[in-house]
Amino acid sequence: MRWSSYYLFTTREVPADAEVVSHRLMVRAGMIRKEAAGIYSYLPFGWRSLQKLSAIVRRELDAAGAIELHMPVVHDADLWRESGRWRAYGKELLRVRDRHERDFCLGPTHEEVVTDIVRRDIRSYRQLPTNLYQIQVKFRDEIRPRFGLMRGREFIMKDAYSFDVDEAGLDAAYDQMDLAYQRIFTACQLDFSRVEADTGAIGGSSSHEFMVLADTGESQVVSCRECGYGANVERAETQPLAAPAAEPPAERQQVSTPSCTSVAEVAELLGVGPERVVKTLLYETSDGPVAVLIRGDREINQTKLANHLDLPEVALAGEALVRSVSGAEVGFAGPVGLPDTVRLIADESVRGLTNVVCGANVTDAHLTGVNWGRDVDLAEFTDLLLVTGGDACPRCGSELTLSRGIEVGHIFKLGSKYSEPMGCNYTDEQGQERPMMMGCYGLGIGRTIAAAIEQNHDDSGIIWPLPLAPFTALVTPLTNRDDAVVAAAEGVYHDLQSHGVDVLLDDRDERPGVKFNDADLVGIPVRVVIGSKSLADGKVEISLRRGGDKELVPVDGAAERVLELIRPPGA
RNA sequence: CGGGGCGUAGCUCAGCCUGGUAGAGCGCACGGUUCGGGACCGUGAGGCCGGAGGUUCAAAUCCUCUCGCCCCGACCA
Repeated sequence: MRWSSYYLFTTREVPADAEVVSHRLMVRAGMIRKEAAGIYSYLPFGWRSLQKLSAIVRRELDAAGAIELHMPVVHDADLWRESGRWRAYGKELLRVRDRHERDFCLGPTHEEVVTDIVRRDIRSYRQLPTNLYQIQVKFRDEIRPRFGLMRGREFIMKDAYSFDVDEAGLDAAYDQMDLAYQRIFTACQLDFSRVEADTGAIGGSSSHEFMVLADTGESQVVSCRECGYGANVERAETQPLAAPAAEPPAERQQVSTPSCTSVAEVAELLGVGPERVVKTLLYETSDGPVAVLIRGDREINQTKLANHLDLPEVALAGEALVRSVSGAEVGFAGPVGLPDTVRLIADESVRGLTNVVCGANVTDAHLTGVNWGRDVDLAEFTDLLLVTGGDACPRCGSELTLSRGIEVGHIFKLGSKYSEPMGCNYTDEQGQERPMMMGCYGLGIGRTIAAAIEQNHDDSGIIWPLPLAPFTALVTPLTNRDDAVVAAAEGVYHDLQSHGVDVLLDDRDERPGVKFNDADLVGIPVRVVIGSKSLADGKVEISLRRGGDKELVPVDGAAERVLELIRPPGA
């Protein structure tokens, strides 16, 4: 491709609305253009990168036995009514009407459609298992799209759906997809982590997320260097916390703690460690108020709480509710003397504590010397702890590290969640009709590209991992006025093309500085620079975008050297 | 949905408080000088000041309403 006739326009100015580096660089490098909030055009240069990733995804999924198809963007509402999600999905589902006033929606995911397809075609266990996938546009009317391709409303996703006769089959399909995902992200040369994920409302027995590690990631994960355990913090567990030494029960006393609404303030005023203070947090749920106890130095994991209560979500109670339930201002609630209507749940971290400090349900007062059993009956203990860096690995006890990640893939075991209500059944060997066991497997194509840039850039621009680079090599003649330079550049360009290399020739009539800066910005991995000076010695300059030194090679050997540099290791 | 901010040239922004001739830099076009890390000089094109209503002799500027966009919290690939 010749840059002078290609559609690639870089900008020096940083777009005002781009916050994160991948977004800024993608806009500056002419990869994407925003059309509306969370909706982008993929410009030719960016589209090439998505195509490179799509090809890798197809290769690995095909190898894993999945079969590509393509489903519609617009879905008949009746299908969604069948699964129950027409009501349940909420505002994220963009609903539209056609000219006959018939309801449709833009597909945010395709369980309904794929289940409808499969239930019509597959009747017998002999036709199973199967695994269908597509790479396609999704639409989710996100509350807050942001960060360019990282969280769009319209985005490109690979989604796969497996259908099996039983749990064992599902397990096998799941493991295969798991492996395929690991191969995909490895092939992309991304630093990723596979972690246990919360299954939440979807339920099911297992779920894993694939995280590209980056500081700008919106998800937090903990991982263990020793044994390889990794989990989204929503899901993460740890070993029981070391409890402070038990003491003989002391007398319960109410003490004055004016304006001390935080654990730190109370602990300091009373001269005790925060692990001897117990926080009481009040939540407002559709089933009424819930009080949750947790050790003062730790935080509650709201996802675990919601799962425990079997609710889609929970929210901290507002000030008014806190006052009416506890009888005190926010900051002084405690378990002693709460109304019976409040469900009291304790995190495991408070189980062995003695002589604790907690709110007195009186403004500006706390209780000391509180003991379970004598002062309060705690019947409901469960794990609600938000795990953090430094906690002990639940498997091996080593220290966990906390890091941020971008969720680029998520795999689920769905079981019969969709097959049952939608009647996606098959006949087994005994002639019995049974629901198929399903799994679903998502991979964000655009988001993975954004994540790759988050992980691979410097102050000057993108540093593409070779497999995702829009072009593999860039040939840059430094001037168009020296015939020898132009001829040499054309020669290298054609050599590389004839070897099937994706090569871009910067034949624009620009000054060298402009070409160098653009080259850094667009980040093509291998660069061949041809200038009058080195060419006088019959040499051209080859360098890698990723920090490599320049090397001078004879013009004739330039293409060969480039081929060496891009050859995958071991090939 | 709550909280904060912004809509002026293709892009990044000034002007608005205190109403009176539409501005800069970059980019673009033309001419000249330059040519190994975003050159310089000159000339020029380019605007319904997001939209609607109002106040006023006069509105980018003041008021009301709207639409869009961005950032911070609950969702997800």
